[in-house]
Amino acid sequence: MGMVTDNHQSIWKIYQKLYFTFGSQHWWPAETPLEVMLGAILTQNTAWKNVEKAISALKTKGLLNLNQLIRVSPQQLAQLIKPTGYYRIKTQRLLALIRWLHEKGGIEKIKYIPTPTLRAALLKCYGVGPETADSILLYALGRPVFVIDSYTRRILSRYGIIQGDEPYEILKEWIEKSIRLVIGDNTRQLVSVFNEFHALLVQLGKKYCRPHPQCYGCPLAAD
DNA sequence: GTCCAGGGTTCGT
DNA sequence: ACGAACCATGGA
Repeated sequence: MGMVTDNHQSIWKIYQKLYFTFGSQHWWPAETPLEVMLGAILTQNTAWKNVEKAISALKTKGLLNLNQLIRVSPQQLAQLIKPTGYYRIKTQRLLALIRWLHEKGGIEKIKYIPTPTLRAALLKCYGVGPETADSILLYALGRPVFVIDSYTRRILSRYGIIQGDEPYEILKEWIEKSIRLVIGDNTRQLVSVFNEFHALLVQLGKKYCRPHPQCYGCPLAAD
């Protein structure tokens, strides 16, 4: 009903077309899971180019590890992440996530927490909403969850696959189910496809699916 | 100058 | 449950 199509196959067709058009996106561009987690906060409503500046500044200061981050001053942190905008509130969000991770005993410990439990725990962290939580679960921790963002809504609604205003969880589970119906329940394959698909939608969105669109040359337009 | 970027929280209704 | 205001820098 809410979805325009009862055919989950259309999601897979879009994924395939994007993958064969743009190729592998090699997400997330980070060296460690911790770096992904910090980046997930820093990129909220922010161009990735600005996040790179902040990550680079943190790296230069030797702060890209939990032992240093747990004792960094909010003032220094705010100074270093300034290029990402919202730097005061993002400082609080980073500190909340850092403290949570430290209390849990670090990345090596949370590896063993089941995905639903972990997702609920992440969502309780100040500044971590559904998209940030799912980005962390997928790109930092390799869990088979799909990330919904504004590009996903814009692109899929513009092509009539969805209405666009569905609640986050509804869209997430519908797309996860669509992919599972095609490729099955193998976790490694699901993670691989969810990883590429979200990155490809962002790539397409940046190039061809702007808020006020012209969409010239969009590879999905030929259908 | 205006609009947007790899969102989330808070506070009205 | 939904909408609007708010956060703030940098590039097009």
